[in-house]
Amino acid sequence: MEKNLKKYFTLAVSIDCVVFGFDGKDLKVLLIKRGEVPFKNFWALPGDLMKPDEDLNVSVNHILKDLTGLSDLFFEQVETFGEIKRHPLGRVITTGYYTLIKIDDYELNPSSFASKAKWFKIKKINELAFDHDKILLSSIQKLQKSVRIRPLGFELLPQLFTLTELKLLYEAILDIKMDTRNFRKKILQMKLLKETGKLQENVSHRPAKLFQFDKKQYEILEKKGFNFDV
Amino acid sequence: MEKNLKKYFTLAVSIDCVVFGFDGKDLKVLLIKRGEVPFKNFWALPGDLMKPDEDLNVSVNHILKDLTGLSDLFFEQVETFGEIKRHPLGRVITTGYYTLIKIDDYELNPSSFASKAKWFKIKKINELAFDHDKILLSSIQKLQKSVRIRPLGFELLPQLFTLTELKLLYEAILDIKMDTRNFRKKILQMKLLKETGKLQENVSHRPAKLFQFDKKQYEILEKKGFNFDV
DNA sequence: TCAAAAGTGTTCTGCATACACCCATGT
DNA sequence: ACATGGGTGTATGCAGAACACTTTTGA
Repeated sequence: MEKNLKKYFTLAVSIDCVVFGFDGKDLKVLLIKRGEVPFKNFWALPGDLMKPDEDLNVSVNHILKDLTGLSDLFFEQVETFGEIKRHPLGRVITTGYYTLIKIDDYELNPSSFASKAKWFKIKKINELAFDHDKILLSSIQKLQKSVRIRPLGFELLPQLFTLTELKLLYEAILDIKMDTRNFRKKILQMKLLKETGKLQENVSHRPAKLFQFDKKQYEILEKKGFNFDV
Repeated sequence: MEKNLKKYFTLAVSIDCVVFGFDGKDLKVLLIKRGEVPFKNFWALPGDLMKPDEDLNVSVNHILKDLTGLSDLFFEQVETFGEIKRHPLGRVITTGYYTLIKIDDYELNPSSFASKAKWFKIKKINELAFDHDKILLSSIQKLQKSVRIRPLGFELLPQLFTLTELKLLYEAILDIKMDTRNFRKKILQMKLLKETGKLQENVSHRPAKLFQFDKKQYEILEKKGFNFDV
């Protein structure tokens, strides 16, 4: 490499992950308590420096797996943050990603890191390490946009779910209230849900029908120019 | 810095700009012919390595000004590309930005670089240097989304414009045909345009009324939760 | 008088919204 | 029997989509 180029090759790139989950009531994000300086004992998004020999969009999988055990997830790139002083140890540019997981799957398989990781309601998060508050905010905004265009929400629900659960999820993501009848009407006429014939059990009220997302049907509709608009 | 961290601080970050313009008929992008290897004599997006002591979002202004003389522009960050081999000279992560300019202003003030820079119709671009085709595609898609949410299009038109010009612009950006009467109706009822009382001159047909964008009115409507949907 | 683009209204359809009561189950 | 959430239909208004002719100007 030419000598006058060398001064440019002195940066590090990191990746920060916003892992969204839904517990049936609130939209949550997985945070990790930092054990090291800087920002020791602060809660932070799971993230790390990217290895220089890894592809950016691939590295995000490795980093999240190392930190949390979660693997094989779909990530959406959100935004890249490059303020000069955002990292105390040097010049680090960071790219934020978000992913959506079924929170129950995660709770059933806690990995060794679990003591340091915790789900937080998004409404109750503040004062994260570094500029992670900004990354989180940007991720929420992007999720809110995306969820109106593609049926992403189902990634956050168990395989079988009720229409009420689905409505609560959209209300939590979009931070709005929806009308029950209008919501049910709109969702059902999209023909994206399959009735399973099963019912809720062990509830002290009329049990709700359990539905599942019909992915094949979605792919058919998508090809026809279908637009998912909740 | 600890020694085991040093191996991470070996990357460079670059910035690539998609400068959109509109000539009254086609959506165009400003490209520069590379004089140096790699990709010598290829057309490329204006871009350069970021200086390690500059903020990412600030650096984009400096880089575009150095290359084209264009300054004081608004940039929207698009996406960051980090494939391992995307740059032949080393590990370079690049962040793409787009901006919108009034093409006439630019043509009236060519800077010294002009011989190497040229506007290309977006439909006719292919085989750019590096992964710039991907950056361009991603930028177009982001522009198409944004232009339906905020009244960005006016950045591409002269101060005074006709409704036909505005319609042609949206048709070019969105790559669709629109109905004249419905378009005029919808735009005018938004109350975002001011009639200037002036008319087109030197046209061999009925001259059209000239309008201008009413920015103050937009800010008032925006606060009320107005959504610009063309 | 011709060519070329500007400008104008109505109808239809579908979707968003608002709104209140009965149903099925467990305790 | 009561408490709890599940489940249902209708009426209204608004906005998008389709569609054809007259007007104004310069050449």
